[in-house]
Amino acid sequence: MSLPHILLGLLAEPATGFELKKRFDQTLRHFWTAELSQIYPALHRLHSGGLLSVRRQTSRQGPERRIYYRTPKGRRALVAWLDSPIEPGDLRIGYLARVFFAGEWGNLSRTRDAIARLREGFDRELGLLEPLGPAAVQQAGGSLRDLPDTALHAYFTWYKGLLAARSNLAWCDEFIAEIDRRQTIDIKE
Amino acid sequence: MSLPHILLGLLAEPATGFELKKRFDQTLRHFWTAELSQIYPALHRLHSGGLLSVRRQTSRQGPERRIYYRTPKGRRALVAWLDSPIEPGDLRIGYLARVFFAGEWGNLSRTRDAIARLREGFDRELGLLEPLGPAAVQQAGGSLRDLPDTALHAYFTWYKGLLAARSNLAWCDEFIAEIDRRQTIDIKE
DNA sequence: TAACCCATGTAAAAGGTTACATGATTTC
DNA sequence: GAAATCATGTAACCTTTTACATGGGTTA
Repeated sequence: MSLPHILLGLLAEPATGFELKKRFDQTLRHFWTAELSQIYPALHRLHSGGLLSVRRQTSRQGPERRIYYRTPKGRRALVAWLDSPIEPGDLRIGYLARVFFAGEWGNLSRTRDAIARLREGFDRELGLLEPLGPAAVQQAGGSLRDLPDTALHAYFTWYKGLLAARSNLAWCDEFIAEIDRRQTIDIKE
Repeated sequence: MSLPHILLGLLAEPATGFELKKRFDQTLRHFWTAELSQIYPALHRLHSGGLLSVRRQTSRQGPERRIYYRTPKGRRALVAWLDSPIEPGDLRIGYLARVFFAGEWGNLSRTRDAIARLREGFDRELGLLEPLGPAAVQQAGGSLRDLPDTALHAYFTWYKGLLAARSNLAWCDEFIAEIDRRQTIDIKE
């Protein structure tokens, strides 16, 4: 049950559901996503449980905005979540499931194309992620040491994504190199 | 909709639901998991769709075993899945969500403990994963080049997990080192 | 004799995606 | 005038987890 807690975390700064969605897409995308259709009901539940309060505001554009504020009870729930034991947890990585069975193609050049395509995706992800960390560090003073302790957590979360993205690309490159080596040998023989 | 396709993939070798569960836990655990309560109904659906056939076998132990075989139609469905475009896909990484908000603790030593605990988990995962790749290579002849093309896919899937596990550990170490650096400075000042 | 492995399932609940519904304002 | 952005939500569906139900055989 992470989504409600993530919302409580994000609401250190009050926000509307719509704004929270943007924070998912911009900042958390490399480790969590959520749709508006999931966020709105979750906010309602947190509100009716007393973990959030709301202030309504008319907006120039579309319906009334609902700005959510974390209550003291909400903050306590967040900290209780942080206090519970942390574990690596299970992953579901769809592309690896497919690579695992790609031998069924019976043809390495098919695999090569798939990995090359995957690499493009990883490269796009790296492109989106890469500037975020340095931007935060620059704002703090230019060096990792200048980051306040609170921001250090966001920084290392970002850095995890960066290491993953680099590792993804390196893996694609090694895989493609091995396929090319095999295919070159095939042609020679 | 990956689970049914993964089952079709695993059923290159006929198996019971119970055996398939073991394959998830032993071989696929670093990129996919499934519970028996999900596997059994999925097998029923694949069977009634004609993608699998069944042979019943009495077992010494407990109820009748149901051995599932992939039909030609099942194999076609698997290949169609492989043919569809591959993408990185979204991840949900619960521990990163928590690290992201761990600044709320207001205390780096709490974070240090959490990361140290996480590191233990990553280390256990590495321990489980590490021997699998070399075992497969050894069986094939001792070198990556000896692996048949089909086994290469499983090998690189394993290798992806290995890179991830190593990267996880390196990240924990860097994070802990930075916390220690900050805490040493705090004491000095 | 207790714990564990074999072996099958169903049911309820939780978590998440996709589609639908509405409609104003701003930017190209 | 079309597309994007702001802004809220509901409904149906799919996926996954947790709990329940059953029961024989093997190992310490």
